[in-house]
Amino acid sequence: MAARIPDKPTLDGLEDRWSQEWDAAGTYRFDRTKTREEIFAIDTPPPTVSGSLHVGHVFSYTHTDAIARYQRMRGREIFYPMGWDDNGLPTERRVQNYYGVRCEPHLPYDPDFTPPDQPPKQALAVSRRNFTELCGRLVVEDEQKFEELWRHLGLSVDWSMTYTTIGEVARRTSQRAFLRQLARDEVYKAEAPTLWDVDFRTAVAQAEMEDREVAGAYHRLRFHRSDGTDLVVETTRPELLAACVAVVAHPDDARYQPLFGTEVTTPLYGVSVPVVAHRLADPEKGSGVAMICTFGDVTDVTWWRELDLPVRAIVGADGRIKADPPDALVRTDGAVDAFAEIAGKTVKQAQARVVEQLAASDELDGDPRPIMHPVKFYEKGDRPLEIVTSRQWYVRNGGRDLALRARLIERGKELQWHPAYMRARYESWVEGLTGDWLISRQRYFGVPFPIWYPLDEQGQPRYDAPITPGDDALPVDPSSDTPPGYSEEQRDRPGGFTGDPDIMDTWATSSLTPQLACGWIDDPDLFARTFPMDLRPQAHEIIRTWLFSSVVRAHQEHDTIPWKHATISGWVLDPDRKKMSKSRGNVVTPMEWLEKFGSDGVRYWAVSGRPGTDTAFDEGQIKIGRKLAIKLLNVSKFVLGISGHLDTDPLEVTTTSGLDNSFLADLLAVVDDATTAFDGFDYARALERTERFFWDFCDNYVELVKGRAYDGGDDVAALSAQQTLRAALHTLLRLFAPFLPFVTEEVWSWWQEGSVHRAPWPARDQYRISATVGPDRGNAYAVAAEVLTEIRKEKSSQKRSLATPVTRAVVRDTAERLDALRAAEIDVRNAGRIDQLETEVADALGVVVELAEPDAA
RNA sequence: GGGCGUUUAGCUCAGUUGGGAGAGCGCCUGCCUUACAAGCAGGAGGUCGGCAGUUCGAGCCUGCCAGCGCCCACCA
Repeated sequence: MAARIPDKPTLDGLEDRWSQEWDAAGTYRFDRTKTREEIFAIDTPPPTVSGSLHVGHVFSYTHTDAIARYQRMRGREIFYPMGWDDNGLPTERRVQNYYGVRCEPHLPYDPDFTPPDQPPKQALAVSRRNFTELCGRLVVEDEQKFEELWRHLGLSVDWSMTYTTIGEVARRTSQRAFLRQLARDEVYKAEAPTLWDVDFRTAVAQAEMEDREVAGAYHRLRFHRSDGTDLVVETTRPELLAACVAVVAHPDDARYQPLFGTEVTTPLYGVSVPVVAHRLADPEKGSGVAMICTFGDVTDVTWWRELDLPVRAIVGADGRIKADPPDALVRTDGAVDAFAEIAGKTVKQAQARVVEQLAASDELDGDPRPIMHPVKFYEKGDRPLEIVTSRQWYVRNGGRDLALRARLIERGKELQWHPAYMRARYESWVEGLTGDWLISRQRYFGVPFPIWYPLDEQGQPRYDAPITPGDDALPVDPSSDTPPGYSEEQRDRPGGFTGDPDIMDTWATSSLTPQLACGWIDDPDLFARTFPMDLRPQAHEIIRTWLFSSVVRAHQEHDTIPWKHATISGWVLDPDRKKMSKSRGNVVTPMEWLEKFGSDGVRYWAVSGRPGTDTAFDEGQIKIGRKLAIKLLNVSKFVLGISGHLDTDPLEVTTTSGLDNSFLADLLAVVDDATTAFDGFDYARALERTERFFWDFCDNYVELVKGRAYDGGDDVAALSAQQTLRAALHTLLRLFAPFLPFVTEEVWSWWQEGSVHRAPWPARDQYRISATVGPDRGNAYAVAAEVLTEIRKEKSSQKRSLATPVTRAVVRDTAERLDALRAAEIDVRNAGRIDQLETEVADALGVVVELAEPDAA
């Protein structure tokens, strides 16, 4: 076909135009008739729909898209659905702020409720169902905005295949998977001390916990021995003194060995507590003796459990000191009055009061000593976690089972990690697990546990005899649905039933994204064609959550790993190399950049970041990407201007020039390099190779053959250059297509049928190159380019135009290289404007140039 | 405390069988040249974090040390 080349090629408007064309043509539509071997299935991270996408999303999703486009061009059918993570706490928080409401689960549903236009100052209390309806409404709006951005960025997703993590299918999938785990005894409900966020009033999992350095202080408390002397204990949490159940020292600590087995009394309250020995007590720390409270930190839980100590809890689920003192205080004179002064206070207020009390009773040894120390926080929380005893659901994940833990580490080895060293993070996490996976949350917008409990005659739930729904009843909401064999009138009545009030944590659903995306429960045919999947792309910070939990679920449900490969992306750092985040206030809105520099430019920046590496946000790199895209337009216009009239196969080339031969050999070497890099998921390397070759092509090959390609006097020589240019363009467009989908598609449309994104990836066997010249002249192209550079250098140093004619040039070089140069002589003379070209054999390259005199005018 | 990564030009980074120290940006000097002035050509600029070792030869391999970043850890 004849090429149709715009007079003034431009990047403007390519995003809208081509995303519409691709949609209309179904370019990225998934063909589900393909077999498992033909399909490449990607388990894309469902972005959290709780506001806006940031530049970090653009970064990592572009990496995956480049891989998807490469695999598609290699002939794989790409299964690449997009999910929306609209489940859970981030959505709840957003709904609370957006509409000015809060959830009160005991309120009845109001079918006529409409949120106020402006969020009221005082949050409006609404029922759980009204609340979750608002959540559902808001996420739909957000999801549309997200899709718009992704399309603008050029993600080659099949937009008819989206899923959500709170939708009907997700709830049914989560509940079914949970019930199957229950039947296999992989989940259980237990009452235990639990990490607890006092603001969200929910339990949290080990994986959602993080350490933060905060200010604290060591307080030296005087406990009292029976002989009247003091035992000084250092603590950062004096407010928990009333919860103290023992003091502990290391068994080998000679200072305290005489005390083991004796009792001491606590300051303020005078409660007797035993002195016990445990290996975790550190003789180096403080006075070498610690107080054990129920519960100040996770070490307290270990001591409490292993030393079989009583519970004396004083912190409630709201983070305040409970109103009633523990029994041990009630039995001790004066203790109740001392406790009454902190009852109802927050732990911070209580600490201040307890310190005053201790000072007044002269039981505080010296002033508190300020320190900075790590304290555990919920990653989304603002106040330190407390430890509260509660009844929760747990998934067995190897935290308490060494055989399972070893098996899951083996699963990690079955998975191919890119980069490979990221597996170490998985292993160190699994090896450091301290308990099973806590999946229940005392929240509202999430998948409910599909469980009811019978109530005994006293109205107490029988947790040992849960009632489960049949598969065909799913999804259920036990707070409004009635269990089989009961009537709704029996809800919360003695002898009746009660629904499990909790919802599943968002990771309990997200850990099933392969099952959700591949149609595990509704579409066995699709599931067989897509699962286990090929690729899980994700960020390194959620290896311990998303990746690990997905491996656990696939291991339990399917006895396999969920994917063959995992690509782990780094973070986007701001130019000061801090992680970009909203709290730092340095987030760039992606749409601004996409519109300012074009999607291809932004994509170029993203795929310049090597796999797994944190990359600084860099406007300069985006501009370079934009320049590259513009260069592609211009050089394509030029190449097709010369060769667009040809009607032969672009990959069929008959060369009459050693220069063309050696250039094509270089081109195919780049194809090999890019292919190898992409097969190893190293998109950045594939791009770097292609880009370097492309600029060399523009600067040297095009300049060298320009004259010959235009010269109609020698048809065969001109044709050789024209065909070579055309083959190079055809190849380069395909090599760049995964990175710069818009500009490559634009140029492709000037002269090719169909989409470049469905064209086959370049490979040697596609080319038919026949040479009519004699023996291969090896590096003719490289030598010619070097000589041309010398000529340019001379003109530049004499401050003359590159168009200045060279009256005489003498090239000195080795005989071998001069031989290669002869194969390209005509091109070097054209490009350098050389009248007379002579050669002399020498040890290395050297060029003597005589320039024409400047015009007298 | 354990582990992983990283350190190459002013900046961002390539450098994969051990032999030439490179690219882009920035800076300087020039140039309208049969696509591209949003362009093109040329130039300056680096004891490749430090020390030791292996080798004919080390940016690359080995050991130790240091800075930076991250992951993990029972941090009273």
